Formats: sequence, C-alpha cells, structure tokens
Amino acid sequence: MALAYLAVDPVRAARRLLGAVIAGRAVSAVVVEVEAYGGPVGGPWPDASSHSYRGPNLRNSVMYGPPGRLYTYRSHGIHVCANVVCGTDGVAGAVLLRAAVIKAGVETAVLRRGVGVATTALARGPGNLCSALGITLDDNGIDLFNPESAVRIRLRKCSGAVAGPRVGVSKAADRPWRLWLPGYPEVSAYRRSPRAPTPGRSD
DNA sequence: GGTAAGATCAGC
DNA sequence: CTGATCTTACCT
Repeated sequence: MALAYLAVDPVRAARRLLGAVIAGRAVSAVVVEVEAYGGPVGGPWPDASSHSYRGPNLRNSVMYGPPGRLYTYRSHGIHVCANVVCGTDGVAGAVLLRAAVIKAGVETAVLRRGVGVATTALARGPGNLCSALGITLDDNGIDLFNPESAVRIRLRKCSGAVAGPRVGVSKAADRPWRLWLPGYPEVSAYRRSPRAPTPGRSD
C-alpha cells in the first residue's frame, strides 16, 4: 500500500512525493518541487515555521490526522496552498506542493490561470499549482488515495532530488527542507522571505 | 471585539 | 519592493 510510504518524517515523505502524479479537477501533473513541514515543539520534528508548531487548532487539524490526506489553507488572504499530510496518525507533519509539470488538461489549466501564462508557469508556485489543478479550500481533509476523491495522488519512483532552504518562511529559514528535481523550468526561483532573520542561523 | 501576521503573486 | 485580501489566533 503506497500510503504507508508517507507514514514517515516530512523530509523523507517530501522525497517520496517528488515525481508523484497529482490528479486534480480535469488536470493532472507531475510534482517537481515540494517543501517539508514538521510538527509542534516537543514533537519528533519541531518546526517553528509549521502551522502546527503551536499545537492543534481549527486550521491545522488535518495535519494531525493520518497520512495521505490533503491539507489546504488560504495564504495571505488570496491563494490556496495544498499539502500532503505525512507521519503517523496523531503526529503533525505535511509536505507543501510547490510546483508541478502539467501532463493532461493543459487547456483547462490555461483557462484557470489566464490565457497568456507560459506553460511552464501554469503550476509554478503553491498558489498557482492549486489554481491550475482546481484545488479549493473545500478540499481540505480529503483522502488523496481514495479513487472517489476529486483530487488524487499516485506515488512514482524517482531519483535525483536535490535540497535547499525553504521559500518564503520567516522562521527556521535555513533548514534545507525544500526538495526539487533539477532541470525543470517549472521549479520556482528561490526567494528568501524579507521577514527572515540574518542567514546562517541554526534555528 | 480588535488586531497583527502570514508556507504568495504580480506588477512597478 | 509593494499592495492586494482574508482567515486564524491570540489578546483585552
């Protein structure tokens, strides 16, 4: 059962999610960039930039559930971002889907993103990825391994991943928990958060 | 009941 | 670098 491959720490789960095929609403794509997010203080993978750092609440409850579920949230009041929950049931952890290569339904993705958007930019960036795949806040908590779900994922074997610091986070900014497959123009350019403290701290 | 911060993105 | 826009959490 492929689901068991996600019942591990977020960084390993992130590595296993690269190359996976995510099927959204009439659009499917191969995941080429992800970020790992850990859990609360005192948990196995404390992570100050994770939504679950301060314990369970209304927004992050899905992160504490079983692996293989979809965790969506609204970012900056504008965009929707999608995570795949990892770790065992009861332990918070998730992998943010940052970029993907559209494999089917390009026309639909273009309609959602806007005519004139470059093909390689359709699902570049977590907000754009959700937009292109038609993932919404209402999809929060759905089982990505249930064939009945509106959004599904299939894990594929994959190698050659590289790692670097996460994009946009203001805490634990130097932790190399962003993983991607090199050579894809779909992978977003690295931008450090303007709110992040001086580089090189071990946070 | 008010307010600040934020795992983003596009456009100057 | 900035503004847009909204949800949550945490305070009083």
